[in-house]
Amino acid sequence: MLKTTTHNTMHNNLKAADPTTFNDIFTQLQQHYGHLPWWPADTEYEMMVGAILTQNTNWKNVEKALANLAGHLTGKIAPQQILAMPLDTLAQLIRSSGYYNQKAIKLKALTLWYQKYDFDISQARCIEGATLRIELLAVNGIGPETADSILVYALDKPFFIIDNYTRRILHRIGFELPTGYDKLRLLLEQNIPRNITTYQQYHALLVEHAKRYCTKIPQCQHCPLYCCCQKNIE
DNA sequence: TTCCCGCTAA
DNA sequence: TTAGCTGGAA
Repeated sequence: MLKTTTHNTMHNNLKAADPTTFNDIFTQLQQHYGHLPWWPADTEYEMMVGAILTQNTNWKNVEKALANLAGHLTGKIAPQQILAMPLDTLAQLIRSSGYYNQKAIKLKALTLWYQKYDFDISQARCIEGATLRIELLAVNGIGPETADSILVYALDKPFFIIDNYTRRILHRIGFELPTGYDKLRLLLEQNIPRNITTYQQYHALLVEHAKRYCTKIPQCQHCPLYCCCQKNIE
């Protein structure tokens, strides 16, 4: 006879994080979506620019902004040109990404940080991940999610990216999630093998899944995680 | 009207 | 803890 502990009842049968479950989720998503070509960008610098532009913004609008920038700069988006450009001009070019005045300032700040490494990604990659993370967080306009995105997709440093999608999916599946960005990040990093390829792909899968099935109003019918999910919907 | 791969300032 | 930042698509 199974006994339900009062502890379980009080916490609505929430799951504890464990490596096997996270591995299962990864496998299921991987089988469904296959390998995803993330992050979409021609250069590491463009990746970082995209990370700023997509803050609380639909990626489609970011693509337009990136295309505008590339057009104005006749080709590839170079950090030197971003620094040289007047703030207003930059702001107008990225208008479609929203918060354009703020983001223009943020792009300048990001680029000034990058200049420290001569705009050379291989130089930046020589620095330890934890150090780079502190540096990025000190840049105006770069918070934890943007920092970790840059670390994972441009600098090849393994930090688990936490975004709304990650929280939404894991919450619905039924995990007890700590409040606070770093608490959840550390929890996942302790339960998922810390290698860069896995972290790149895992985050990509979560985002894709949140857009296809685990949307604001979830489409559970043909969800690849249907069986292991408690459908813990508000 | 709501929702987008958030962050800062206060 | 939350107002403010902002355009574009659904």
